Amino acid sequence: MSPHLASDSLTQRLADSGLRSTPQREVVYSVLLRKRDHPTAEEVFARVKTELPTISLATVYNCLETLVQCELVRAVNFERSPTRYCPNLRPHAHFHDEQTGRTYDIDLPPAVLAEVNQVLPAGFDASSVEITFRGQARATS
Amino acid sequence: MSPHLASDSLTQRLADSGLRSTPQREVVYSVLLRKRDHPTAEEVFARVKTELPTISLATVYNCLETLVQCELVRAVNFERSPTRYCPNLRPHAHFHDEQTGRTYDIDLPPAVLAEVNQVLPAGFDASSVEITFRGQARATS
DNA sequence: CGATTGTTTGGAATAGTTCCAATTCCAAGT
DNA sequence: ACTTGGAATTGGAACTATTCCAAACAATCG
Ligand SMILES: [Mn+2]
Ligand SMILES: [Mn+2]
Ligand SMILES: [Zn+2]
Ligand SMILES: [Zn+2]
Repeated sequence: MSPHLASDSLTQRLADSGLRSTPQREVVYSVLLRKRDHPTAEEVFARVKTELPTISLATVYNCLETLVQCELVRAVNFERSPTRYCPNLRPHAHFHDEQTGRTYDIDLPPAVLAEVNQVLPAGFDASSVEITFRGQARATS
Repeated sequence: MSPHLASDSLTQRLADSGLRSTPQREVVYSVLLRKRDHPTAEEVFARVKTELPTISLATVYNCLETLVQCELVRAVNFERSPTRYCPNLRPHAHFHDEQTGRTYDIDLPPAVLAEVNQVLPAGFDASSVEITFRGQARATS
């Protein structure tokens, strides 16, 4: 029988880091993949509880941190509001709609990324860039 | 006699917002202008205390918020670490050195800013963009 | 002046997250 | 199968940055 891909790549990534695949980790990850709306830890907690009613918030935080460290999930911060979690691994920026609070992924073409890195003077060696827009989005998707 | 410019523009800006110029606000602002190393509220508090030994941390937070609202100062967030404050009003990105924790201003040419805004699909109306680099900086300044 | 409104202050409260010690789970090794 | 050592989970306490609050203080106005 062929299990679905996501859970396999999860098991693989965890193994690569010497970590175990657990029901908690699997459900936390699947919840992120299922609804890609950049939920907070509390929101993930609420969603996971429908499948694992006894999971604790501490475990959700643990799992999310693990997923971030395995580079399966990105932690996204807006100002000082609660951290949000994003399973989109392509290079992308975030657009935060100030009215609705919704967060949108904005694909970043390599050319733009290269251009942005050009602004760094000699001596600055960037390992990552983060681009965040704030404004108003007309409801499309 | 001609007072120095900074405190004047501060008084002006505050007045524009219907706010008063106070010793606390002036010293908080002057401390930010004097050492532009993106201090946290606690660091500002420590610096201001040498001039106003009885100022409270709550007041520092109040003053900083006021300055941000008057658009004389930018609040800078890096992940979930304490908010830092920056009196540089030109469009610029931030470079966070992961080793030293230091934050550098990186000037953003209008052309790059325009290019970055190009990535937004129709329907996304951005009021601001924030660009943050993380990496290692060779000590220059 | 007295009244009004804005500002500061210290301390309490809040929120998001992390820490901790106790339990539970699991994978080998016997 | 049974032990056992490490990994993972759990509930609750602790922590930290920030905000809230009510009282004191200060400036401005009539
Ligand atoms: Mn918002
Ligand atoms: Mn750092
Ligand atoms: Zn995203
Ligand atoms: Zn800056």
